[in-house]
Amino acid sequence: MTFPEADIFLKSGDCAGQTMLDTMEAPGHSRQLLLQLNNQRTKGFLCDVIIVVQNALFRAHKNVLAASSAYLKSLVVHDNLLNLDHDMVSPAVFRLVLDFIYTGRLADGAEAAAASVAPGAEPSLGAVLAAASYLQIPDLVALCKKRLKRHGKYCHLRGGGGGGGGYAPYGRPGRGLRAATPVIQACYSSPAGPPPPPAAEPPSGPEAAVNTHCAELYASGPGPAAALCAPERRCSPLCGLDLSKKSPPGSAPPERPPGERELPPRPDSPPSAGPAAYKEPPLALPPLFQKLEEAVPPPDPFRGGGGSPGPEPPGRPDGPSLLYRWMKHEPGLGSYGDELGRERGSPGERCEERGGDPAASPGGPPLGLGPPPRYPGSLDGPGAGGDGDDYKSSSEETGSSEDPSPPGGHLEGYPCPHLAYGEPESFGDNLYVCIPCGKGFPSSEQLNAHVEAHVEEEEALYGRAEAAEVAAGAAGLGPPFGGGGDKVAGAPGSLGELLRPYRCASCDKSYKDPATLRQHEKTHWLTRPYPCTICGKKFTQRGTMTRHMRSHLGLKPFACDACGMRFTRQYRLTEHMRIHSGEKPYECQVCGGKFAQQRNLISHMKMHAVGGAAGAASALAGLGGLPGVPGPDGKGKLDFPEGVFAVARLTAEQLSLKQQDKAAAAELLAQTTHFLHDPKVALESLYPLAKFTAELGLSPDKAAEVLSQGAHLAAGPDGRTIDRFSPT
DNA sequence: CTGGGGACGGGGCCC
DNA sequence: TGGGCCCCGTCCCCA
Repeated sequence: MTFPEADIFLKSGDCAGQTMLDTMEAPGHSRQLLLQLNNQRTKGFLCDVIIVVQNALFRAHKNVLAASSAYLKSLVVHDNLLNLDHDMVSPAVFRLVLDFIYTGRLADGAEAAAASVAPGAEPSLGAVLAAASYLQIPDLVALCKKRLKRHGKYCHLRGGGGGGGGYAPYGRPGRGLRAATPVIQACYSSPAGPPPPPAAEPPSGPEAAVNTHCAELYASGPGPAAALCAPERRCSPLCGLDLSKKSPPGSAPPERPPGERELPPRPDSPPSAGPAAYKEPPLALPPLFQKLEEAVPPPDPFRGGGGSPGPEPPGRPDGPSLLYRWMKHEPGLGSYGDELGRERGSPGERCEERGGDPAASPGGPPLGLGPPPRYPGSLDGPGAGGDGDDYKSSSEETGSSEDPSPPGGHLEGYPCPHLAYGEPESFGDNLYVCIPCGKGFPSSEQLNAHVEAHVEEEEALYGRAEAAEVAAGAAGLGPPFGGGGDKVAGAPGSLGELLRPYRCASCDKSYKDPATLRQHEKTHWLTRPYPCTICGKKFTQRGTMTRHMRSHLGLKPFACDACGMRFTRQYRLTEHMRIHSGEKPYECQVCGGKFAQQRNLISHMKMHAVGGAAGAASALAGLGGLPGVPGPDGKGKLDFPEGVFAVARLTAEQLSLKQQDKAAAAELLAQTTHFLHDPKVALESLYPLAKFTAELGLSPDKAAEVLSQGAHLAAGPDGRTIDRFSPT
């Protein structure tokens, strides 16, 4: 094989100083170099790019890829993680391609070998040729054509299946090809492929330990690789992982046409058949993965051992399943969604999704003691069988999930939103019912419009601020006065309850939907369910963990067009772009200073608050206290009550958070009310002030004090309004 | 040396 | 599940 750019180098000798170069050229140098590179690749040494092909991951060197393929070159420039269109190249084919890139050889028995590498993919020379064309590797294209021509017509030889559907067809490690491809995950590449031979038993012992890099990399023990994979798809824990979020221009693989998807799972797939079984010798792990291997992931209660041929110790999940759960499926690889869907489809998951947390399994930890050791109905359960064939359609799922008593039951002490709100009375066709007034509507839109009317009504009655607070949920702020019986958001039948009916049993925060509530409830767990498999740090949300993983992998998919700087999050990029645009939307209400980033404004406001309550109060006093009056430095225009409140809030928050002086914080808030001369302004400000006072954890007395001190200022014509804000 | 601002990374949390 | 926002902390630069 010749590399295009290497050619340039080698041929340069023809141009000038050829004699010199000829005499200096070490024979076999390029071959030695390739051998070294390939050796490094097999060990993951200095590999700086991961190529995702359907459900397999390959590690490689950017330079080598770039030197071999114009297409790959365009990709590796931008990303460390490449997603290849598996319609164009299957994992098995890419393995051959990668081997070719690194060795210049196309395995002699490639056809036969590949045919059984991945049942279903059955790569032929034609497939390799297509992939080579797609990847723009002219040498491989030529080689394939040559070989096809020699054979006259390609006739793939189905391999013997070599033990467990493994990679046996590669047979003897011919010329370094055998162990050449350091695929991180090996699994059957296509659900459409024939299932592994019936006799295929999950490998155990040494075989299992070496059968996949995946297992080597992520399994903490010699567990069957099948356990790592979703049924049928034999999915990898990393398969389809898309941490890149975004492909560079021109690098995005062609997306599937809408509606197109991979073939459905084979119903006859043996539940626990065929582990992903590349029979490659164990390879040295790169440091990162050695670390992965060493790290024993903490128990993941959400682990589903799909396809696991045998029971696994509860609470001792393998790494792969952890990874599997945090992987993201790229839209372009749409079929991966099936896996997620299947995962969701597990009864246990459905239970969990519905708020019936599996933690409630008998003997499970009570509230606050963390999630359960495992799904009661997880994929490795008897019924699930592991092949996912019990995956229900959404409707079926809905139907099954209506079961108010999922296997896991509900956490004691946890409200079950499903039970509480999921079974309304019969309202005929008007299934969308307004709780406060009992009116039924045929559509959610109409109900929403109706609710809007309620909001406006509340606005008219109680003032915009309060209504807005209620409408916005004022989530989790709980009772403003700590009374416990005056919960704005949750009073039975109140608008607050209507809008945010799902309340946390631990902290009284309320949410619009049960999923958010469940998400929130995890923040109360002592055990965080999503551990980072690299550093072990645990997270309450999977998304946070995946984001965290991106930082480990150095994946920064969001690039600034102006300066090229890259970010891990879109929001960061948006924030960053303000530097280029000069936009500074965040203005200090005290001094008028403007900031491009809100966090810097906050930091700045804390600077204003230095000195504690007294300092802030004096600062407030020095502002004149009148709306629209320029600040002391004349720079900014004070916007009351927002300005006052902002400073007071920040100061109080600072005090409270530092636990320095909650009383001082309350005092400051109380003082703030003196600036609210306008009854209307006071009206709009008192409640949030008092609420915030309570939010800070201050005593109800202090909150009441805030109100009382401001109430006389806000003695507007609507006495009822003041009553509304008074503690009861 | 110190304080303040600019910029950024990371985590928590809600939608 | 991802996006968005908030917050904390840190680093760097500059006056």
